[in-house]
Amino acid sequence: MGRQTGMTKIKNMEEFAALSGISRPTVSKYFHDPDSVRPTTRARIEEALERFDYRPNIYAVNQNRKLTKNIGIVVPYLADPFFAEIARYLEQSCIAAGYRPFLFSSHGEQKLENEILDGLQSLKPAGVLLAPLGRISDKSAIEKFCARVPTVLFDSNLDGLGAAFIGSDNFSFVSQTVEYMTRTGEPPSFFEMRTPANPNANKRRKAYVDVMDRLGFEPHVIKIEGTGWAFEEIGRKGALKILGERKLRTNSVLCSNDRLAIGFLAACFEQGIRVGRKDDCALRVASNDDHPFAKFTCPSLTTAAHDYDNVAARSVETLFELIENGGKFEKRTETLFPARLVLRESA
Amino acid sequence: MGRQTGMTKIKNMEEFAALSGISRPTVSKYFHDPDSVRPTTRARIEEALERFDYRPNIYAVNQNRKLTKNIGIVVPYLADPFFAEIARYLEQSCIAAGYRPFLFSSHGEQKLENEILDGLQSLKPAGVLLAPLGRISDKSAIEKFCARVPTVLFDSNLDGLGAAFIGSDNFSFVSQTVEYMTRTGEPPSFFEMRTPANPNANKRRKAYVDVMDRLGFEPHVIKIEGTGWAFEEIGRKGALKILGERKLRTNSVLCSNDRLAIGFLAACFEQGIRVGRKDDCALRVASNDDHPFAKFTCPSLTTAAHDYDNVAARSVETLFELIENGGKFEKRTETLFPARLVLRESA
DNA sequence: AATAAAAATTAACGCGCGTAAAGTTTTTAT
DNA sequence: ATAAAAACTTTACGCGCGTTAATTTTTATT
Repeated sequence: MGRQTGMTKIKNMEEFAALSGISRPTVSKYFHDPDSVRPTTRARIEEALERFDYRPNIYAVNQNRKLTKNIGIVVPYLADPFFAEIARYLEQSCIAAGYRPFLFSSHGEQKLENEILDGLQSLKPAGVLLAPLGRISDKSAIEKFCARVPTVLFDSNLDGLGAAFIGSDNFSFVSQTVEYMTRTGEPPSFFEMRTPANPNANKRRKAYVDVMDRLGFEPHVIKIEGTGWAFEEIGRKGALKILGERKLRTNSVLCSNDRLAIGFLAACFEQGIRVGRKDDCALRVASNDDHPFAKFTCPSLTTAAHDYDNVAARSVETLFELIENGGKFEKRTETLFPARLVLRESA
Repeated sequence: MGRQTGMTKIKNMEEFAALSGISRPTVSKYFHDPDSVRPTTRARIEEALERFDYRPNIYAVNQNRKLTKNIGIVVPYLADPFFAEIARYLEQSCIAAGYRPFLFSSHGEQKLENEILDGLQSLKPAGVLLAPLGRISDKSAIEKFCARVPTVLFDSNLDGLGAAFIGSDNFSFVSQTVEYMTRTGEPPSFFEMRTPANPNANKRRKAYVDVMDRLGFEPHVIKIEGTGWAFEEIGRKGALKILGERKLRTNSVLCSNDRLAIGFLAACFEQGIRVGRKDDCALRVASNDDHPFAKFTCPSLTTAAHDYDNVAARSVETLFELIENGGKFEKRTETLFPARLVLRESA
């Protein structure tokens, strides 16, 4: 006979307390913070825990605690591996800090984003990490939500919303890629969607124009049609169009983001246009984000990488500070992390 | 003055009932099933609902209901867009049926899978949709979990575990791709990981050998090294190795799954090997899954597509049946959906 | 209008746990 | 050894809602 785990089914804390020989209030205290009880009693409780496999009913717990240990994580589009990666990090950090993360994806739809925030309220989370959809977000809905729940925005900034924002410094992305391409060849054209879903896209375009001006080159922005979150296909179609019309003024293209670039490279391949920094190539393509698949495009994609780890780490840190601070900061802060240029074959 | 939403803050159902002029038990009944009360009272409640924006405390509700309206969705690896897509469908179906889905990713780690199942128990979900890690899953942990929570397995089958399994028919995948490649050129070699994480991989290899035998060709299985879930990189490294050693016996390769194929194509591109069905190509590569990015590889990937929609739809249907049936089926069923061949440029 | 059936009301208990107050025991410090 | 502090036990109430039983009101039927 090994251990008795699961053999005896314990109904509630009362029963477990009796079996462990400790009073219920003390057991309750233990579950709230194991270090708040005497080491000897802690040992006795944990011994009983080994034998009887009991865990407090979280519904009863959360009903009575003023603050739950729940944390909501909301991302705009989980089918994008970029967000899946960030979400993984955020989840782990929350768990490590003793919280219980709940992950949601808006799947690119405003209606869903609103519904998620609505549902999140009844979860009474201690805090929420929100990467909003961006342009199509319902600002007033998010504002109302933030007024009720301590919220830290990440990835996409929305003016004044949330207690803080953590993201990447779009200027750093674009300046590095533009400078690199200029230094090693022709200055790039900028390839983007006409109506980008994400505010980062606008900042990147502005940064591109700025940097080109500063370097004394004329900016050339190529805006392609398409809406939604199927960026690869939008990029591919857009690239086929401009390649067909020979609208490119230079042999260098900087894509607003990697998913567009993936489509762009697919289009080039279809058209038999060689992309890369070698002499026999007709075009150089760089991009921004360092998407998990950027290493496997053909050719592999030169891109400016997000500081994933720092953005994620700082986001949870900030949220925990916010929670400890009672859900309010004196003033809203914005933290931006610079990019890291990743040189591969495409430029 | 528009509506008063949010102006008055209601503490509990007692208070809301008073304000709406209906007794609390009736209001409670309404929230359990709006059709269970008289249309006139329903109207009065919903009228009050518009004015006061009250919603029952889910913790108090779940504590007292024998069955919650929660549903757990667990996938092995959310950074794989394939699972993100399925998860989206599953989530939507659950919501449409009045349930509240909670999404979790095991991120390729057994420890995490176990922790998720552990945490899920205290959520007391009405049911769980589980796509297990596969080979590295802790079978006994999953078995224990299934004994306590109504669970439907999908994507990866584990012998006898869960009340039912819904997945794809691996034989259908491989037979279609092999037959197509054979019909239009040389019979393919089979490219896979030596120790695949997923049981589907084993079934695909067996199917390959079967089909080749049946067609009168000698099977040729190429097993590459590598562990974990970074399939693209594993595929790339493996491809570089066999291409370097010229181990290919034919000009046709069938990859076990699309993520390996993405790596394979990247390796071919690096080596300057032209892939495709055209005359000037040295190699044809096909695969299985129809990964969301398969359309954007260079060249685009010929592959056998999962019947996403049916697998997802049947999974939730089955889970709802299971829940209505009290959490037990007389016998475990396995439902397999056939693949659909998607012809693109790579083969 | 009388009567049966359906629906709502009132009253009350229970769920499992947080938490506070008052008293008791154990530990630590002097 | 003794006092003070810390930790524990007992007792008791409250959280917001599900649920049941007995009663009253409303609706449908004849």
